[in-house]
Amino acid sequence: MADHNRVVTSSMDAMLFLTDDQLLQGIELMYFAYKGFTSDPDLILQNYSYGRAHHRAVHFINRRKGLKVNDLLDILGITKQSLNRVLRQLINDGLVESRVGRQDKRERNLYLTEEGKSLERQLSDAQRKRMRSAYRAAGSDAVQGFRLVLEKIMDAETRNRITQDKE
Amino acid sequence: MADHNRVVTSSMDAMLFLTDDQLLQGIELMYFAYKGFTSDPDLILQNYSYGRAHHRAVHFINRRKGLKVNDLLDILGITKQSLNRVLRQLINDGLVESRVGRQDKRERNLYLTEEGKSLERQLSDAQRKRMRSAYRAAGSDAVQGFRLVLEKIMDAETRNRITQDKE
DNA sequence: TAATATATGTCAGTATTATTGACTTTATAA
DNA sequence: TTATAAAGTCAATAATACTGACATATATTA
Repeated sequence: MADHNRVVTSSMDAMLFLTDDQLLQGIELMYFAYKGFTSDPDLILQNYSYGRAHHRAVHFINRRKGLKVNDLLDILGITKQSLNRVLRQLINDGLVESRVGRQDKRERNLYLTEEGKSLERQLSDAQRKRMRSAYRAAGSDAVQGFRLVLEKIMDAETRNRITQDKE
Repeated sequence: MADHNRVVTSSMDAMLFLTDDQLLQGIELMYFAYKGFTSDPDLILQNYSYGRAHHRAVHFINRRKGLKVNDLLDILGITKQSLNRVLRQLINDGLVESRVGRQDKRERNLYLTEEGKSLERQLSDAQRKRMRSAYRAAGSDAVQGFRLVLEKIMDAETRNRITQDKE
C-alpha cells in the first residue's frame, strides 16, 4: 500500500512541490495527533491532581537520571519559578528526590523515588501503548519517515542537543 | 543513508518489535517537534496580545469557512465558555464575522474578515515555512510515513472526522 | 581574602487557557 | 404549546506560565 507509486527519487526531493493545502493538512495532523497523544496521560494525572507539567518533569527525570535542575529548565524551556512549584510538589509528595551534587554542592541531582517510578510507569505505559500500536499499524518504513520529519520540524538547537545525547 | 538496511518487509511490520527506549524516543520527538512547531506563531501572537487559543480558532475558521460555533467546539474539544471569551475578542476586534444561519437562524456561521485573513496568513506563513523545509529536508517518502503515523496516533473518532472531510 | 558569579529556591503579582455550574435569549421541532 | 437546541453570558476556580525581586549556599576570580 505504500511503495507502488514511489516515483520521486531522493535527488528530486529537494524540489518537492508542496501546495499550501498539503502543508496546512500537515499542520492539522500535528495538532490532532498531539492532542490524542496527551489525552491518555491527562486522564491518569487527574487522579493525582497533577497536570502536564508534572508529567514532563517526571518523564525527563526518568530519562536522564540525576540531571540537574538547570538541565531540566533547559529541556523544558520554562522559568525556574514555573518549574519550582511543580518540582516542590513532586519532592514533598515523595515522588522525586533531590540530592546535593558530589563535586559542586550548589547543584541538585534529581531522581525518581519508587513512588515516582510507579507514576512514570503508569503514564508511559499509556503513551507507549498508543505509540506502539500506531507504529505497528503504519509499518517500519513509515516510522522511519515519521522520526525523520519530526527531527526536521524541531528547532536546530533542540535537535542537536537531543541527537548528540542519543548516540 | 535510508534504504540500505530495509530488512523488514510490510508483511512483517505487524510483528514489528519495539523496545521501550525506542518508543520513549518517539514520545520525546513528538514533544520537541510540537514545541518547535508552535514557537513561531506564539511570537507573532504576542504582538496582538492573543494566545494559542486565538490561533486555533482563526486557523479552523479559515479552513472550514462558515463553520458553526458548535462545529468549532467539537473540533477544539473545549467548553463553549472557554471558546466564548476568545471568539468574543476576535469578533469585537473585527477579525471574525458571525453571520446568522440561513436555514436555521439559531446557528451562527463564522468567517474571517480581511483583517482576520491577514493574521491567519501571517501565522500560517510561519508554520508552513517550517513544515515545508522539514518536508524537503526529509524527502517525500518520509513525509508519507510521517502523515501515516500521525494519523494512527490520533483518536479514531478524530481520524474518521478529518479524513472524511478531506476526500 | 574579598568580591563576584552561579545554582537553587522562594514570594508576590499577573495573564492565558481551561474547567463547572447556572442562567438567558432566540429559534426550531414535537 | 411545550420541549429541545444553538448560542451567549456571568461567576468562581484551577493549572501553567510569566516578570521582578530577593535570599542562601557554594565556587571562582581578582
